[in-house]
This record gives sequence, structure tokens and C-alpha cells, in this order.
Amino acid sequence: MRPERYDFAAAEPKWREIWEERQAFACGDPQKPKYYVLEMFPYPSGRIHVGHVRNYSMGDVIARYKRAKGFDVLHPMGWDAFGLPAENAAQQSGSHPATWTYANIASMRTQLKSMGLSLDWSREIATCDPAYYKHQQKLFLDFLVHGLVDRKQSKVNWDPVDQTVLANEQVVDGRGWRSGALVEQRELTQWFLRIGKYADDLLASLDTLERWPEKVRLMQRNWIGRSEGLLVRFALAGDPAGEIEVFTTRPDTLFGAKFVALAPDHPLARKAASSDPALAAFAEECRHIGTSVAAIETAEKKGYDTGLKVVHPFDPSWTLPVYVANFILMDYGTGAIFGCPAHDQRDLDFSRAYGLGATPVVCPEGVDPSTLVIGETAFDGEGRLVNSRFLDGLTVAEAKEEAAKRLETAQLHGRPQGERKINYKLRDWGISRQRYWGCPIPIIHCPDCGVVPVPDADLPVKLPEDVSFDRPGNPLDHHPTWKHVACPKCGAAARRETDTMDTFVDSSWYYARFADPHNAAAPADPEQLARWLPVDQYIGGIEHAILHLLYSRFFSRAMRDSGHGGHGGVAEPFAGLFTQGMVVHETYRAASGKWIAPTELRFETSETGRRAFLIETGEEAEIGSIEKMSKSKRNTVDPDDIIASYGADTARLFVLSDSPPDRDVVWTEEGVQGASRFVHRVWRLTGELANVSAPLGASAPAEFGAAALDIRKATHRAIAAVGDTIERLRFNTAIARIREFANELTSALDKIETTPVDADLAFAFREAAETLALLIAPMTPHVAEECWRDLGHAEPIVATPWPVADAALVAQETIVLPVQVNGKKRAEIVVAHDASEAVIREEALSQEGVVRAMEGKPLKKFILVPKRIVNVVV
RNA sequence: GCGGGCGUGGCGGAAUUGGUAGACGCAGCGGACUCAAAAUCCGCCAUCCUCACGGAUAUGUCGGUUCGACUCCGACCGCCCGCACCA
Repeated sequence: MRPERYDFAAAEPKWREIWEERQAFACGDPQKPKYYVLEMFPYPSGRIHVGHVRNYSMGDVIARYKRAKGFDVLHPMGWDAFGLPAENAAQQSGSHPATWTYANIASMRTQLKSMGLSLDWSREIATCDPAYYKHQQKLFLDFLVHGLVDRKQSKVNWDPVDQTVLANEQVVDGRGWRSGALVEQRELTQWFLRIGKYADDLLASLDTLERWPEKVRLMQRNWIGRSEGLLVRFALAGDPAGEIEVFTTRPDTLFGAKFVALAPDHPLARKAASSDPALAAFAEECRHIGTSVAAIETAEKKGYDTGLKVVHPFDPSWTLPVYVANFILMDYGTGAIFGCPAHDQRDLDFSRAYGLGATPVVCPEGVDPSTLVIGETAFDGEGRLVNSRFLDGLTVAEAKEEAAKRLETAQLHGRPQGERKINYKLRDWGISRQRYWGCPIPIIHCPDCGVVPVPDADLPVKLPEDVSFDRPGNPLDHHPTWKHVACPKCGAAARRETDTMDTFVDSSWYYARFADPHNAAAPADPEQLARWLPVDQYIGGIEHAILHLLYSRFFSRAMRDSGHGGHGGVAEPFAGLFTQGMVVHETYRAASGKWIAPTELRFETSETGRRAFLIETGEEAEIGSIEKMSKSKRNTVDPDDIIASYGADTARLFVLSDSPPDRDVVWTEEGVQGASRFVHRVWRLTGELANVSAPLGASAPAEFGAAALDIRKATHRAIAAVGDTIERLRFNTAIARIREFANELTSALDKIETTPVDADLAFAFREAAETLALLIAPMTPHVAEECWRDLGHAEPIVATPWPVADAALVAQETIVLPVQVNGKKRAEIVVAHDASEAVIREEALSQEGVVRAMEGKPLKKFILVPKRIVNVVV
């Protein structure tokens, strides 16, 4: 006998055990087509948050659905386990980063398991495991051999007090976030991965990624930032050999040039600064802004006149002043620009600050050039050239071409004065980090041999365990012995590279490692890579739209080109990408301004609205805006609490319901209760259906009455709709369709007149009950298994195929057609699905509402959109 | 600064991708069951006019294309996200 109420606390762990015993989620049936579903692996911060619950629930729906559809599904989990928080924890609490990280992994693993995810835990990896990073070091060395690694100087934000490099986000108003010290820019010699080598391929291949969101592709396109332009060399006035090379995409506007500007770190700017203390001070001031593009570009435009002049390339008698300016980036182009204030907003802002003027040289069509005045806004649109001598009258495109041609043939210092150049915003990827908790860069610096790779036999270069974090700087550098080694080439005393790799490197190839996670000899066996890659569906946050995804795309190419196997013949690691939204929550504040956690509050709903009171004191708290969950605002909810009070199925159902998966979802207690109600309702409904259902395995009767046929139609329409919405990753609508189906079954039960019911109805009820369990299983797997077993099945749902919709039952033989008059709906008609236009026309025009709306006016046009709508135009 | 996204009832959202705007849920209101409450079940629920039938207005704002626009185009307003050492 069934209990009164669904006991999730007993049922959920029971089913998880059964799945585990059966190893239901291990892959490896080569007869089946493969399907690789991957969610971005978590950083082991210690606790999972609701965002994880949402991310992994989505992936799990796909994994369970695809498994039921007959695919050999790879659905693994691992840990992005290197990174700064472990070192911060070590500084604050004294626990070793490894201890801290592995303890966090253990508790998060337990939490994830309590969600009932269909993961293959035998493939678990952690990036901080030497068994993982050993291969990463090997990849780095192979990249080095294949010319994909570079070593060069680069600027960093340096905190002189903490003796550490700062991330851009750690620079607040030009000061270090902890020390408050003025941030300096320092040049460090760093390792780079030459992602730029693949810029064109990375850009062009975006077009092949049809199952990626268009916005992510666009963001990557802009990030790569391919632009065609011209390198133009300006002669320095009064210096026979001197010149400044600028990159421009607008050579057409050269006659509007008012100045040339250099980045503060431009070699010429440095040279000028060496004899001009005021300039040196200005350059130093610029360096305090930090290295982030956002900070540099939003800072007020400032410059310093070097006193130097350059000669205009088209007129030897025309000179332009040379400024050093704070908005010119040394990393882009040549670190120097010519400024045309009339047609570039930044140049205009700068020109207005220093009184350099603005001569318009492009005039929009239909505007009289003599009336053309540049006010506060630069004009960057199309038009024809004016005030530009030989370019006058040309279009922008023609003028670009003409200017380029002339400069290519002109000579300066024995070389062409202009050169066409394709420039990319994409910079090579600096991976050196002056930190302990990361993958050591396997390089030895020998005073005689220079840079020497660590021999394969000595990999992995392991992190030393006995490190301290009690003084500023890199613990690897401070370690008494670790960095001292003999040169592998000459045996002389040498020094290890003490920088570790950016953690983005760790996450750039983990998807490939999952294909063969325990391979000791190689990152992964090429055959396994060919079997599993690319990832069919990748799911994660939009915040990774650019860097992580671009770096992974680089790695798949670099691995292919350095002998680590193609990814099944394709360069792209992720065939399908889905970016899910955040989970957000209301915020609460006490009168004191202190943030209050939702668990500390009691809520009251009255006619005047919702109010919140502190449980402890009764004091009223202000209900604030809905924001991203964060510890500082204390508006987080703990998945453990939810799972303990409502069960994993409820938590999963809630994060999938209501909001479309790519949008933010607001976490509300009411919503969770609604999800919980539905979980219990499905269970009760199944019990009621079971009471009137045919026995397990009963064959279909020859004929069905109207009532039974209606139920079967609802069942098969639900199968079709739910399958379709899951395929389209519209989980919220999939759940709405299941709820609709449940509503239909509830009213069908209400209509039963006599029991026991006839055989046709009994068959339809069994089919419906089984379908309900099968359809909801990807979202709420535990309760689905419980219902399935209550319907008499010995084998669990995880071993049961997805139901197949009967097309004959899904098809409608009559359809409802709305009838519009002049675009406004006035009536509905019911017609056979194959009714002729003449029949429909007669039926439509005879409707009372239609006749009234036509007001006796003559029919002008009769529009019939088959199976959609009728529009009568009068 | 540059780039990207979003905007529909009291709330989250749906709309077969140019064809009935508001599916499904949350909240609310009314009812059944109960000694009572909880749970559950049934019904109502965009706004305005109308007893009702019915009608008018509605998808951030303004304009355009179309027989027909939440959907396409243009301008504007508001909010959110990313910008290379956070992961």
C-alpha cells in the first residue's frame, strides 16, 4: 500500500543508491551514437551555490533525455581547483591551499551528489592534481616546440606594498585594494601563448558555430577585432632619421589631422621623458590609472605636448604637434595615432581640451560643406571628402583607397611611407602569474644555456608543499630550495621558473581530458578524443563568453597542431553552447543599513504588500532590490537547506521552471513551494491513475471511445511537445507542457462515471501515467522513479527509453481558426483540418461577429493563412 | 569610452519565429472538505466602459513597413553585463 504522502527524504537517497549500483551513468557503449554534455566545472569555493544548481540541473536534463533517446552519453564532473582564493585562505586561516582545496572538493562533491545528477563520477578530475597538470606542462612544452609560445615583456599592475601583481579588479581608483598603495605599472618578462597565430581561423570559424548564441559569436568577433588599415610613417621635423609610425583605419581623414599622440610607454615618449621631468611625471601619472582598457578609456583625456613636430605625409610644409596622451594604448597598433578631431570622438575630446581645432573632411550627402561645423560630436558616418585637396569629392571608401595608394608609392627614409596592414585587437595571451597555487611553468633558466625546457622524464614539476604565506610576494620565489636546480643541459647551477600558469590554461583543455581522464602517458588518447569530441552541448555562464571560450578554441587548435590529436576531425571544442542566466534574489536591510539574510526574516503579506521582520527582534527590515546573490549582500540561499527541506527534485524543478534558461531567475520561497507542490502532485496523481489503470503490459484494445481517445491525444501531444522543448533547451516551457498534461489528466479523472473503468479507458490511463513519469524524469528523476515503480515496473526509468509520440494521435482533425476583420479578431470557426478555402470562406463570412464588424461594407480581400488565421479586409 | 543584451498583467514568464497577446506558474479573491487549521480539490483573475451581450485600450516611448507587428525597420528612454591577472 502506498503511504499518504510522498516521502522524498526516504526516496531520494534510495534511488541514488540504485543508480550507483547499476552504474547507470557510466558511458562506453560504442554501438550507440555518442553525446557529450558538459557544464562548466566549478571552482571549489567550499559550497555549491544556487547558480551551480541551475547550471547542473540544465545539463542533467539534457544528459538524462539523451540517454533515454538512445545515446551513449558522456556527462562528467571535475574541479577548476587552482586559483587565488586558496592562497587568500592560506593567508587568513593558515590552512595550506591544497588542504583547503581538497576539503572544499569533498564537501562540494557530497552536495552535488545530493542533487541526483546523472554524472559519471569515475571520470572526476581536479586541475590541481599533478596527474592533471603534468600533461598541461607537457602541452606547454610541445606548444613551445611548435612556435606557439613566446617570452616577452609586458606590463602589469604592481602593488609596491604587497609586492604582488594585481588583477584589474583589484585596482580601485589607481590603488591596491588591500594595501591602498598607489599602483605602479611594471614591465615583467612573461610567458605568452600565441593565440594571435590563429586570429583569422578563430574569427572565420565562428561562422560554423551554428549552435552558439549569436551574441557570444559577436562578442568574440569584436574581441578578435580584425581591422584593415594602414601603417603610416610620419617624419619627425628637424630630425633627418626620426619618424613616428601610426596605425589608422581612416587614412581618408589625413587632411583633418591636427596632432599625433603617443602612448606614455611609446619608445619615443620614454626617450623624450628622459630629458623632460614634467613629461616623465605625466607618464607616471598615466601609469597609475592601471592597465585595464575600461579605466584608461573612461579617464578624462589628458595629454602632454612633447614639443616635437611631425611632417604631414601629403604636405612637407605642414607640421603637426606630437602629444603623449593617456588614452593611447601601447598594446594596440603601434602605440601611436594621428588625431582627426572632426571624425573621431576621442580625438575631438582631446582636441577641445588642448585647443587643437577640428576641420571636417567628410561631409554627409545632402549637406552643404560650407555650413559644416563640428560641435560636441564627431561625425563618423559616410559621406564625401571635402577640404582634402586631391581627395575632394571621393567617398570614404574611395578616399581610403586613394590615400593608401599614394602612401604606398611615396618613400620615406628609403621605404614606402604607407603599408596596408591587418590589425587585431586580440593580443597574445600572457599566462605568467607570480603565484603559488597554479601549474608551475616547466622551464629552467640557466646562466649559460638560457631558457631550458624541463625534460619530459622530470615532469611533472610539482609544487613544493612546505611553503609559507606570511610574507608578501610569490612563495615559490621565497622557497629556500625549490627553485635551485641543475641545468638539464649543462649541469650548471640554474634556477626554476617560479611563475605559475594562469588558471584559464587549466580550464582550456579539461573538456578534452574528460574523454580519457586517467591516461598517464598523454593528455588523452587520440582515439578517445575522436570518439567524444566535440562537446555536443556545453552549458555555462555568459561571463565566460569571451576569454574561457576563446582560449579553449585556441587550445583545440594548438593541441591538434602540436601532435596531440585532432578533436574528431574538427577544430572546435564546443559544437553547441548555451549560456544560462544567473539566480538572483531580493535583498533586505535593517534600519541600521546592515544587510540581512533571508533566513533571519519572517514575512507577512497583507493588502498593503509584503513586509519583512527580523525573527529575533521583530524589527522591520526594508525589502530591497533584486540582485545577483552575493555574500556581501547576504542574499544567498544555501542549496543544502533547500534540499533538506524540500528535496533535490523540488530544487531542480524550481531552477528550471518559470524563467527561460538564458535569463536570470528570481529565487523566491513561494516559487520553491510551488515546485514542491507539483512534485507531490505528480506522485498523488500517479497513485490515482494507477487505481484506474490497466495492468502492467496489458495490450491495447482494438477500439477507443471518445474519452479514452482524448486522454491518448493529450498523452501523445505531451510527448511531442516536451521532447521538442527539451531539444530546444526551453526547460521552462517543457515544464509548463507537463503541468498542462497533469491538468488534463486531473480533469479526465474527474469525469470518470463508473469504476472499474472500461478497458479502453484503463489502457489510456496507464499509458498516461507512465508517460507522465517518463516525461518528468529528466527534471525530477527521483519522484519519477518512485512513480514508475508504483506503476509496477521492475526496471528503473534510467534504463527505459524515451516514449514515442504517435503522429496519428498528435494530429488534429479539426482546427480552430480565428477570423479577423481588418486585422481585429471578431470570431472563431471550427473547421476540418483539410477544409477547402470555399468552405472556410462561407463559414467565416456567416459569423455574426464578422457580419457586424463588416458593417455592410464590400469585401476587398480575403486572406487565408492555412491552419493559422483568416483575415477579412473591407 | 568601446562592445553586447534586455524591456509583455500585481509578479516570473508563454506566443508554433509576421498570424487568436497573456499558455504554465506565483500572489490574490471566492467556494468545497474540516470542530478548527494545515494540506488538498473546484472556480475567478490585464485595464477601462457595460447588469449582461458586447465593446474599447494594451507587449518601455514615438514613428514606419504590412491585410495583419511582442515579433521587421528607424529614433529615443530605462535597466543589466563584458572589457584581457576574479573564476
